[in-house]
Amino acid sequence: MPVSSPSAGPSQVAEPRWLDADEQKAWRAWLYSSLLLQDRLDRDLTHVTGISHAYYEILVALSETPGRMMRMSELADRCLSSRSRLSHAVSRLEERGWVRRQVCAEDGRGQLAVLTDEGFAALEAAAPVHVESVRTHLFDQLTPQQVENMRDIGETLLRHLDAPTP
Amino acid sequence: MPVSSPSAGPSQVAEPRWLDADEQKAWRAWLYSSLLLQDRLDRDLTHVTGISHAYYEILVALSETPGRMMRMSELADRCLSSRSRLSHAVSRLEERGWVRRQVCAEDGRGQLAVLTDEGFAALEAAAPVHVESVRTHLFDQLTPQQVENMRDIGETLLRHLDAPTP
DNA sequence: GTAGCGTAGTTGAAGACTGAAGTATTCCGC
DNA sequence: GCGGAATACTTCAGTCTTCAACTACGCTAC
Repeated sequence: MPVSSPSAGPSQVAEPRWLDADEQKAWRAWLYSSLLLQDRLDRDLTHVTGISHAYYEILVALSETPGRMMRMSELADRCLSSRSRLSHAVSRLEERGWVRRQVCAEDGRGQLAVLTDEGFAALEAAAPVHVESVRTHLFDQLTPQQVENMRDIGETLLRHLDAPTP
Repeated sequence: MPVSSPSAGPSQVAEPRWLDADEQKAWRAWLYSSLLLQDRLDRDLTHVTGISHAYYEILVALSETPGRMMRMSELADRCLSSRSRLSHAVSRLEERGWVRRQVCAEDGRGQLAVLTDEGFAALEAAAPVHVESVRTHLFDQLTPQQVENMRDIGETLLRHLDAPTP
């Protein structure tokens, strides 16, 4: 990982701020649990419904919007996705008949991704599976205090990470 | 996301245990911060050193072992990687001259991945970059109490996730 | 010793992600 | 109203990941 020095030797520029043993424990616990949880949730969902978590997020985002449609860029931001990635994903969802593209009336450059009725139905079928998975692997494991702490940490990190870096 | 019901309608099987508003906030904060942090750390590292976080983990794992070598399966487990994924990755690292494969003496079926001196040097160069990134985006943002909570939550989840599911 | 089975690891094809380059449209100043 | 810059999105080529074969070796029992 990030980690302690691979050797004990001094380093080239300013001496790196290596992690001490406790920091490493904390960092690895966080990293591994994140990776394993994401993986587990994605596999649960994909295995049962055939919808990956990435696709699921797109469907959810669209479903929550008035008219069940959204500009491609806005949707990409909402799903923490690059434009390119979203464009590919929406093409796949179009092939499944769950989303269709529509030129944006106000801006001829823009496209709207629109959730179809089939897409909405697929989402309705998948949602209970996913929520159960999140309950089982996350909320059922944590005390209310831990959930509150998790939110606090998450929001703290988000305030930092969302801000564009200079 | 996982989430509240896409419609308000009742559901097919046992009524799903939907997340309430606070739970959703907590869940999304956790998920988004995880994704953004991983993404940021990976980009920082890849951009500066040309080593992705996945490859970095492999090099670190090997470097921490006596003889700087490890069985493929053990390495895969350690890196939360599938056998296949690790096998491909090690092939790429071999092309870079950072790792080499060696048949395992005790078990003719097995292979050892061995970190070369060039690989170790690459890791030594990358480590300060990565640790600085982890400091900046994670530890510098959190209070000692939050770090402790993060570790507590991570370890709690790991105890659940590491256990094989029946 | 060899059949049958399990384990270790690799491979190949298909899908997904990335960054850079490409196309189309709008915005802006003159 | 027109040239140039900016914006919105897509496409391309390359890399990574996954899943399902597949190869090769070891173990056990006959």
